[in-house]
Amino acid sequence: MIKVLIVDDHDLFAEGVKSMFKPDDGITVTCHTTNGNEAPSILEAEAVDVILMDIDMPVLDGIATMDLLKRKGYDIPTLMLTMHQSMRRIRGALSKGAQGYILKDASKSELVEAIHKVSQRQNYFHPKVNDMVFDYFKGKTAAKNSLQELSEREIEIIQCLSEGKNTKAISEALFISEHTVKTHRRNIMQKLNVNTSAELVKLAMDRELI
Amino acid sequence: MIKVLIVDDHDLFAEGVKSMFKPDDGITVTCHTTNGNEAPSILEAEAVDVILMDIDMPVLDGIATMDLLKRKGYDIPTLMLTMHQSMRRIRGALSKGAQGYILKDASKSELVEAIHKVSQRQNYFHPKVNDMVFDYFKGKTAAKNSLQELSEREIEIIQCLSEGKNTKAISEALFISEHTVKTHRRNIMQKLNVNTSAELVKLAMDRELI
DNA sequence: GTTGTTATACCCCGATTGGGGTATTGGTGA
DNA sequence: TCACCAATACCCCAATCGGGGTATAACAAC
Repeated sequence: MIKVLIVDDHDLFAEGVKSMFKPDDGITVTCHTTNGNEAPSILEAEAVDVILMDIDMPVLDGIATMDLLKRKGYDIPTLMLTMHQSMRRIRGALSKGAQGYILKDASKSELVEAIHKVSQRQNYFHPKVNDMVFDYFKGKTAAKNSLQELSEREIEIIQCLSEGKNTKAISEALFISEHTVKTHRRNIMQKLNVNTSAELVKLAMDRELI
Repeated sequence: MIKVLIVDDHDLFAEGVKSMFKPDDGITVTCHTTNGNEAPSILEAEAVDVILMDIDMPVLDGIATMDLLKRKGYDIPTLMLTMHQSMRRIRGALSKGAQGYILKDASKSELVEAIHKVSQRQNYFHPKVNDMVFDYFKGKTAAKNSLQELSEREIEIIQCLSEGKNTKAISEALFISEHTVKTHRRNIMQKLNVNTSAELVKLAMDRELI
């Protein structure tokens, strides 16, 4: 029986998934928490084979939680769970050592398969995610020309823009000159092929960058 | 036993909730669909006491689905389910006759209570939602000064802005003069207390306006 | 060791925005 | 009926933005 810890801020979802597994599935949810910060103390107390981790959480998100667990020395196969298909998030999750990636609109059988694979330290990607990764390596696809290629600095710029800051305010917030801000903004808009800051913010939010 | 139809595009969530209910709860999920369009044909075949309806769905959203069912002559108590707390959505749901409103981060016991109440045609609001509605009637609160007071036209303007259109492009898209577009944009920014179009788009997306 | 990327910084300039004011129309509701 | 509001439209104008070009230092990658 594979023992699973669920980390998901949506209580209903966690409880639902918990009661979804039948003995036949070979999976049992032994514990769940709505807050990534609590994960370490749970792992201290409980034996866990697989972590089912939601990416989209308010306080500490899934990727940051993985990071935290790694730093604390835990090495438990982790299946990332998300509503959105974001190449950036996928990359983030994989770079932290996630074993798999599944979407919330997957079916129960897909989830069961995923947990089994991950528990054996095999990778699992949901078919839709698979397609994206495939496309990504194929070159300039919709996934490619999105966002994964933005630098951290550039994302900071977008965040400032979304907060209503103008060039001057951004330069003061980031301690750089207005010229630099302009250059960054221009580079970003070129990369993402947008024409206004407003459109830029929408695109970034769609892709969950901010 | 209260027979429930779940309409939710997230298969896992629906399956989870389905298996969550124990005989003691007095609730049974008899059917579920991931697409609002299929709801009418299900209701033809199945006796349903309560509909648990996700608001955020891709093709036909929860509110549009309620509308569809109403036009087809169905009058089944409906509990709206959502991840976000949006005053606008709450108003939309209520105006279509929803009996209740619950968030996905509610607990199982809250959901059970909600379904029971709704099945008896009593209203149920999740405590967080309750607070918002209360605040709303109290006057100028955070909920108040958000968005529900934007006109449809103003929302169209925001949508155009988020697509990267400038004043001229918007005026052409909506068949109005550039002056009018400017006036609208200014009014919106005043209402929402933002300074740039970029910030405006972020705010609108946060509140699920676009 | 050369190429590529990132962050930094500066120049010019025309188009657009954002902020201020005002006004007419048509519809909704009191 | 009268008041209110949404949608429409116009005026002025300073500040900002978006688009173009160029460059250098630091660091990674190949």
